[in-house]
Amino acid sequence: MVNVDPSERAKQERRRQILASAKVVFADAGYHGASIHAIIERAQIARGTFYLYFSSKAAVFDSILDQAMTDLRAKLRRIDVTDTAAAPPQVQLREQIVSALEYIVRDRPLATMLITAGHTPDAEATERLDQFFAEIRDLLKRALETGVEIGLLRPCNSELVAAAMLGMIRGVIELLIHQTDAPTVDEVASEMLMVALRGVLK
Amino acid sequence: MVNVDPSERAKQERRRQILASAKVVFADAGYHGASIHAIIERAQIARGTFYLYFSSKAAVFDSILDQAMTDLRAKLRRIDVTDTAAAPPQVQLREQIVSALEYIVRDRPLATMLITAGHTPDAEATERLDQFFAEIRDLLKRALETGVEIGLLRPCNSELVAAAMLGMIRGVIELLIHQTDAPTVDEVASEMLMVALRGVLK
Amino acid sequence: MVNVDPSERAKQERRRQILASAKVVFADAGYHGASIHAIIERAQIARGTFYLYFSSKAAVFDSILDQAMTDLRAKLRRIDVTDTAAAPPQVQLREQIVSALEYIVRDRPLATMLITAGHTPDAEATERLDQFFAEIRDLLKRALETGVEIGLLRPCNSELVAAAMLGMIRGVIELLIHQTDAPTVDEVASEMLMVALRGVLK
Amino acid sequence: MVNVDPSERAKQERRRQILASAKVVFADAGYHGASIHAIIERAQIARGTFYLYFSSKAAVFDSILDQAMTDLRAKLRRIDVTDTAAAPPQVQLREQIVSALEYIVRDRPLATMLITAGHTPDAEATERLDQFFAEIRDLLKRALETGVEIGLLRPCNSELVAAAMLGMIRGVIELLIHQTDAPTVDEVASEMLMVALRGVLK
DNA sequence: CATGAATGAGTCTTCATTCAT
DNA sequence: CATGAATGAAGACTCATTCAT
Repeated sequence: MVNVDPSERAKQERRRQILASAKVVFADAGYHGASIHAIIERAQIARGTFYLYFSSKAAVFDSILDQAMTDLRAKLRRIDVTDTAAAPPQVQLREQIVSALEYIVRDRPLATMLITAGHTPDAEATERLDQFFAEIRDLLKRALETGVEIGLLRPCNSELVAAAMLGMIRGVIELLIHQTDAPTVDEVASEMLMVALRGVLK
Repeated sequence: MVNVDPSERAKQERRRQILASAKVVFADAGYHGASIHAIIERAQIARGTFYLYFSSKAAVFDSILDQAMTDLRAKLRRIDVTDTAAAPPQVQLREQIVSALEYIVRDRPLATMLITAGHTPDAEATERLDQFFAEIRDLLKRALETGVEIGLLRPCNSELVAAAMLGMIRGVIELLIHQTDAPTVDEVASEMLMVALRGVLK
Repeated sequence: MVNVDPSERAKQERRRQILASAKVVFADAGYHGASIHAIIERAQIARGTFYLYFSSKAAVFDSILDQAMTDLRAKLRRIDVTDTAAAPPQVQLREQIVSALEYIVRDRPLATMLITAGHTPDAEATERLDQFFAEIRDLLKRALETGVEIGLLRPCNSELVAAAMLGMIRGVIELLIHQTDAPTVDEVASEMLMVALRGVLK
Repeated sequence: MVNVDPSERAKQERRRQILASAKVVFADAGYHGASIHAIIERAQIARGTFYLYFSSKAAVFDSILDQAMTDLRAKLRRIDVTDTAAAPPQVQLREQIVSALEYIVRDRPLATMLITAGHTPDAEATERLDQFFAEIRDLLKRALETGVEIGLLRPCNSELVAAAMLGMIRGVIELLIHQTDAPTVDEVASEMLMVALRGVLK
C-alpha cells in the first residue's frame, strides 16, 4: 500500500510531466539554450508551478541526469567470470549492452541529453556526468583486464581501449538517434560486439 | 604576391588573435557560456573592435569550426586501392588518422570545441558540424565498403561500423585531451587500429 | 453577553494567532521583507486560511498597527490642570509615559514595528502611522503650551520641542528593545523626564 | 591636476545622477519597495547602464549610505575640554550639531533614507547603519561623561541620556523634513540645545 | 471552513550588439 | 580604425493572491 493518495499521485504525475518537457527542451537546446519559458510552455503550466516542483533550472537538469544514471547503473555490473554456473562472459556483456542501449534509445530526448550534455554552468552536474562516464569506462577497463588475465583477450592498453569502446557505444547511439530507419538494438549490439571482439579484417 | 600591405597583415593578425581567444573561451565554457566579454578580455581588445572583425558571436564560432573542418578535410581523402604504386591501404589509413589526430590534439581548445560543440542557437552551425561528422562517417563507410569489395574486410553493416569507428576516434580524443600523461598519438593510433581491425580477442 | 458562540471564539483565537505571527515576521523583516509564507508557517496554518481572515498582506499590517494605536490612544489623554483634585501635572505625565512604555516594551515585535515601520506600499497605512505620531506630537505640544500658560514651563517653540520629545521617547524605546540588560521602564521614564524637564546641566 | 579627462568627468556625472535618482527612490519607497525600474526611469537611463555603474541594487544603497556616513563622521568629533584656547564645550557642540543638521537637511531624500532605512535584506548595510548610529550615541555618551567629570553636567545614566538625545536629533530632523515652513537649522539647534541642557521647566 | 496547488505579474540581473567620439 | 559607454531584450526566480477540492 504505497501512496494511494490521489493528490499525491497527481503531484507525481505533474512532476513527470515537467521532467518530460524539460528533457525535450534540454535535448533540443542544451542546458544554456533551454529556457524555463520553453519548458513550462511545453508542459502547459505556469511559471510558478515549475518552481513548485523544482527549485531551479539546474535542479531539473540534475534530476533528469540522476534518474538516468541510476537506471543505467542498475543495468551495468561487473562481469562474472568465476561462477561457472553463470552465462559465458560474452553473453553477459551482450545482455548488459542490449539492456542499456534499449533503455537509452527508447527515450530519444534523454539519449540526446546524455550524448551532448557537455557544458553546464553547474560545474557539479558536469562533473557528475563526467564521473558517470568515467565509471563506465572503468567498468570496461576492468572487464578488459580480467579478460586478458583469464586468457580470453589479447594484452592491450586497457585504458585506451576502454575509451575507444565507450566512444563506439556513443557513436552507435548517435546513429540510432538520428537515423529514422535505424536497425534494431539487437542488430546494433551484435555488430558492435563483433567489431570490438574480432575487428573488421577478414 | 598577395597581401603584402602591412596594415592588411596587421588586420589578419588581429583576426587570428581574436579567433585564438575565442577558441579558448568556447572550449572552456561552451557556446552559450562563452561571453563576448571573456573573449575580448583575453584578446586584449575593446568591445567594438570585436565587431569590426566578426559580425556576431555566432560568426566567430562558425569561423573557428569552418577553419578546423577545412584543415581536417585536407588531411582526409579516399584511400586509393587501385594505384599499385601507392602505399598499402592500412598504411594510408594509419597516416591519415595520425595526421588528423595530431592536428586536433595539438590544439586542445579546438579539440574540446569539436568534441563538445553540441548546441548553438545558430541551427546552421550545428548542422554544418553534423554534416562534417557525417562526411567523415561517409568516408569511413566507403573505405569499409571498398575493403569488403577487394576482399580485405569481412562483410558488415558499413553504416553502423562507420559510426562506431567515428565514435572510437572521438573517444580516444577525449582521453588524449583530459589525461595529462596521455600516450603519444602514434601509440594511440596503433592500438585503435589494432582494435578496429582485429578486435580484442586473442 | 456577546459572542459566546464557541466557533466564533475559535475564529477569534485563530485571528489572534495570525496577528501574533505576522507581528513577529513584520518586526523581523519589515513590511516588504515579510512574506506570507513566513507568516503562515509561524501560525501553523495553510495559505488559503490566511486569506479567510485577512484580505491581504497590507490588511494584517494595518490591523496590527490599528490595534496598537487604539491601545495607546486609550493610555494617552490631555493632562488635566484644572481639576484640583487630580494628581499634579508632572505625576499625570509620568503615569502616561510609564503606561505607554510598558505597553510597547512588553511586546518587542510590536515595538520594533512601530519604530521601524517606515514603508508600506500601502500609502494609506504609512499615512495612518504618520498621523498617529502627529497626534502624539500634538498631545505633547498642547501639554507644553498649557504648561507655559499656567506658568509651569518656560516659553518655547512648542512644535519643535514636541518633536524633540517624541524623538527622545523613540530613542529610549530603541534602547530598551535592543539592549538585553536594559534598565526598567520606571528608571527610564524618570531619567527621561528629568532630562526633558531640567536638562543635563548641573 | 586631477581627472580633467572629460570622459572621466562625464562618467562621474552619470554616477552622481544615478545616485541622486536612487536616493529619491529609496527615500520614497524604502529599500525593498524601490525598484531598479523606478531608479533608471528617474535617471533617464537604460537598464544596463545602471549595472555599468553599480553592481547591484544593494551596491547603490550602500554607496549612498557610506557617502553620507563618511561625510557626517567628518563633521563629528570628540569635544575638546582640555585646550583652553578652544571654544567652550557648548559652542563646540553647537557647531557640530548645526553642521551635521545642515548637511542632512539640505538633502531631503538622504535625510529620509537615514531616518527610515531600517530594513535591508543586505544585513551588512543594516548593520553598518546601526553601527553608525551606535557611534554617534557613543560620541554623545562620552561627551556626557566628560561633562560630568569636569563638573559641568549633573550625574546621569549616560547611555540612556545619549539614546534620548540621539532620538531628539532624529525627531527634529523628521520635523525639518516633513514641515514645509520649518524653522532654520540655527533656530532648531538653539532650541534643542536649550531643552537638552536646561529642560523645559521655568 | 480549511487546504495547498496553481497562477502570472513583477524583480533583479546579464549580455550581445550598436554607435558617438 | 579603435574605443567603450549605452542599450534593452531576455533570462531565472519570487511571491501575493485565487480557487477547486
